[in-house]
Amino acid sequence: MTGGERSTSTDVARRAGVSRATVSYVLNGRDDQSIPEATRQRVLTAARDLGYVPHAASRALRAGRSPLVLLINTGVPWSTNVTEVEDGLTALVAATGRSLVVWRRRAPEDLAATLANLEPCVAISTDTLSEGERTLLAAVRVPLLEADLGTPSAASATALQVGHLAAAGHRRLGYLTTTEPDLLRFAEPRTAGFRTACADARLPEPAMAAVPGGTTFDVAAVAAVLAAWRSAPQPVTAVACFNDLHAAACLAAAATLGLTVPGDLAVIGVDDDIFAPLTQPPLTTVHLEPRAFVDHLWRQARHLIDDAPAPEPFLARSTLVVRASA
Amino acid sequence: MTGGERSTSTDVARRAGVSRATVSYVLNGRDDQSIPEATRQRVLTAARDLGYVPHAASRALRAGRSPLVLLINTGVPWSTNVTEVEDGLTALVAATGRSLVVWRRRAPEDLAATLANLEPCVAISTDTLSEGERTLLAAVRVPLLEADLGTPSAASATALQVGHLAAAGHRRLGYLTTTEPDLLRFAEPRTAGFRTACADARLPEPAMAAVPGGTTFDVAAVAAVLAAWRSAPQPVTAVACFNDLHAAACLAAAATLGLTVPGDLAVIGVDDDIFAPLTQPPLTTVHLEPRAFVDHLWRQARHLIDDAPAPEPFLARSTLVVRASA
DNA sequence: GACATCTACTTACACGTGACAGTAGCTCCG
DNA sequence: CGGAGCTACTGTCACGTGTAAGTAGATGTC
Repeated sequence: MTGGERSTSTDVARRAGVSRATVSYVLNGRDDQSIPEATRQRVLTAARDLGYVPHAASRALRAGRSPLVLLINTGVPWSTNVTEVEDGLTALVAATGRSLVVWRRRAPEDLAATLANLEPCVAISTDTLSEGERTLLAAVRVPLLEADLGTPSAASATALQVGHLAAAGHRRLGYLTTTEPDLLRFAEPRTAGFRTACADARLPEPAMAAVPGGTTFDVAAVAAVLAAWRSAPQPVTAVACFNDLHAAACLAAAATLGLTVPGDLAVIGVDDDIFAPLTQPPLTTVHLEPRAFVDHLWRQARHLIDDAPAPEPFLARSTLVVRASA
Repeated sequence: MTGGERSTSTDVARRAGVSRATVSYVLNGRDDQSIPEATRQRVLTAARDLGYVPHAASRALRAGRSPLVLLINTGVPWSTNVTEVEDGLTALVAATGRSLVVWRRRAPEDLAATLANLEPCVAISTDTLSEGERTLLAAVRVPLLEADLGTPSAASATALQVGHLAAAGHRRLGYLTTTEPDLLRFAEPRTAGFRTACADARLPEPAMAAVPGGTTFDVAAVAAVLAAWRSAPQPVTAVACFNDLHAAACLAAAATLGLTVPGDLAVIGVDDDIFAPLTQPPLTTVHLEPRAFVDHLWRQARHLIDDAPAPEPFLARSTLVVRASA
């Protein structure tokens, strides 16, 4: 087991004194073959002694499809939610005997090379793929699941933001979102959801602003937005933000303007990111529940792989985390 | 190309009117075979027309080893550095025609199932693996690279912290680290490095404290530590932290004690995390340069795969990012 | 005793690829 | 005009697996 080449099912067969087919039947637990317990044990111990692990490539070739699920990620530095999604999906995929692997997509043209190296049974993308990538996946007959992480949670999250601010008596709200192109698929549904929630709550038209902010923030730009909102005829008294990073920038900007939070200005985020309890004041935010979403995602994927029934449409639930900033 | 099964090299051969061997020679660009340009083009266009992509499993089976590099990650929610490491490694691996895939390891016993699904040419783990996992990898002849992300950068990062604080006139320093078991392999070399740096700078023995803090922080506990340090005979005037999250907790704790930063207490972190510019005051920290480290990591991996020369020992460089907290 | 049925296997094939070894047909040299 | 050497290919094998089809021997039935 230590030296030389890795052992194959032929080695196991030789050691157990049976044919390779018998080994295969035992190891795959086929119950339509009659195999006496003594033989079964001989095969099992031989396999254990040799440290036998079936060859992944051979199995995939024989089976005609691989047991790998490819999760295509962009390199956008996300919140802790990504980790939760990946963890949850890893567990669900593993429960079906498959394995989830994450691939970081740097450019659209990288997919071809990766597909020649690794052919998954399904690809799940959290990003929108290019037309070329879609035809490529179609050519190798890999079903694609384009997962919209944003929309399902947008309505629930923004409703909680507006509900909390309105309950505290705020009437004139501001919404601070991002201009970052990579984040637009999250930002747009939230912006729309926020508008709807304000209308539903019979609030006046909210003030809207977008600032650059994916990895770095221009606090001065945020401060300029806040200053304008404060000097308006009907001053904004509460700001809802696209995510916790924007909310943190908002807190920093408020501090430079000498505004107290939440006294002069209430601030609320989305994500319940890891640093949210550590801001000053601690950030009131919305915690997205990825668990249910991941569940739905995997059900969609199984619909594509196994002809499992298509899941019902899905609406995420979120929970409000009240700290001190709003 | 649209309907039915995916196309194989046999389909390409038939369409181009040559044998499968010729197709293979053309597509793999073998220059020891003499193939006239006309034939070459016929094969190439046939392949393009059919959207031919070689079957990954077959290639791996034939080649005897797979073109996949497995990066084994724990689920610890890390800093943006992880993203940078993954991105950099993805690019380097892709440049050799291989693909990097990331696998989230939830429990040590999960590796067996994954190895039966996917057999990489090398496994890179950012975590310490169990004995069982090591023997498993040995059994399938997959070389393992246990990457220590912590030690190479520890000396450089802590030296920068101490150097900056000492240059500002601080003599009595505190070090705030974590008790989180998953982070200990990063924390321990930094703690040691900090002690050494203090001694090298001829500073008095620093005050050391560890608080729980991986995903959640107990700001009150940090405040208790700070209060004790401040009321000591020789009060601590500057705190270096294990990472930026601990530094943020430190800022929050200082605020609850009514301490001004950096006036009463200077605070410095490590990581240059995404929220670091947004704390109040903006956080002075150490930016780790993962680029060089990733380079070294991949060189080590190639030494294991291709018998490339072993790289020289490596010491990370870091840079100080001076903002306002120290 | 002929025949069917059952157990406990084994033999043989296919998956798609890469590459070694062969070979038909042509050219060129002496 | 024989054969050496070249070009432009092709036939065939092996990688390790899962499984359908086959089969030797034992047992049971009439």
